[in-house]
Amino acid sequence: MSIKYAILGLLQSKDLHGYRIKQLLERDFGFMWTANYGQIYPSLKKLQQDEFLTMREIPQPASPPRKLYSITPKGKKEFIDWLNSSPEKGLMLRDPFLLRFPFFGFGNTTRALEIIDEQISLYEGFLKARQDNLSERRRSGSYGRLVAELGIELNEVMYNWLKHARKELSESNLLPDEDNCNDDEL
Amino acid sequence: MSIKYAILGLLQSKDLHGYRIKQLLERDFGFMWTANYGQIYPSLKKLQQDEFLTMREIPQPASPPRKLYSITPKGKKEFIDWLNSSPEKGLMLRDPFLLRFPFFGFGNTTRALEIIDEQISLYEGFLKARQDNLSERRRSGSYGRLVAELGIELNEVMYNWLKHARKELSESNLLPDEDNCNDDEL
DNA sequence: CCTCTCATGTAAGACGTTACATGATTCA
DNA sequence: TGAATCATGTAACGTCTTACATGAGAGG
Repeated sequence: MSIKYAILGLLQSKDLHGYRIKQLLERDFGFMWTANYGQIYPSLKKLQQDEFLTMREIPQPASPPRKLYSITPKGKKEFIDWLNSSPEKGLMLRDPFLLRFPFFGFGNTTRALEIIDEQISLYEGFLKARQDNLSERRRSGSYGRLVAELGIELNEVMYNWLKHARKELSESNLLPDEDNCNDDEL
Repeated sequence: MSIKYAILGLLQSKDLHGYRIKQLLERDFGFMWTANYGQIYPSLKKLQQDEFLTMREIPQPASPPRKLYSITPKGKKEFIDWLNSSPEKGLMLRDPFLLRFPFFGFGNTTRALEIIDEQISLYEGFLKARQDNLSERRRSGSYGRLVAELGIELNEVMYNWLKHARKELSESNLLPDEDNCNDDEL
């Protein structure tokens, strides 16, 4: 469970409701984490049951009442303990496109180029969104901002690599493989 | 399901058994995917039931017989259809450390520096392993190699960023936040 | 009129991880 | 003696995604 600590972390500085938590997670962790209501609402309920959070309802004119959650001392302790623990090994870059790319030699090059082009404009969009997001941040010396900067750098590397890969492919530097998977004998 | 297509892809060029599939997945997709037996063996069984694969047993002197899987024409079709389809939006960089970093302002700086140092040597190790892996690859014009190169570049960016983040922290350019999470009002 | 945003949630299923169980061989 | 490698798997548990359901108000 890690959404648990993301929630506790966000609640350190401010009381929040589920909908808002999702927005913040998307803004601040969006390039590494996706949050959906199917996780957030049950997590909040569970966190409340475990007495890490308390909840109060704020009536709203045109929507269901907001459920504002506050972190308890017990919750703060849980969070700080986690913060001081060693993170698990980690790093996992999951991009369905990258899973596919190594196999492009088995398919047709024209289609592969199309897919790469889709990907290039996707990442172009991501990059723009991230740069906008960064320029909106006020505090320059914050931890969150540093992570956002990393996100942009990683995005740029991906983008440049895509362009490079496209070039290699269109110049036929990549062999259509009927057996390109370098296997040392078993 | 994506392990499904990774398996079908590997079986394009060669018949393989589960254990070997895990090795190859780790070598070629390790930085984006982790495969474990709990997924691989059931997947192979299911793929066989769906007639995408056939299996034959090869007796082994000192271990259970290998179950060698071959892709069927039906499996090839399934794979090529997937290859030509558009990949889902994607990109997700999951690193438990990065989830934690934005919150370091709530904890203690000394401990944060320790954790960053652990992370630096982790990534140092990853980088070395990847470079070794790359230099062992024969074919230079292959798709897989390009992806491996991307992996190294991304690793380097992470590594340099960690060093930079460490420096910022140790020079106290990062404020200990009691309220650093930039929230526009809700 | 239709779609978007705000705001709550649930249920089913897909996917992934961890720990266990077996057992011979090789290497330190 | 102990650990690693080869080789198979299962069961339980956790996590995550997808689709659904509700309903008011704002803006094109």
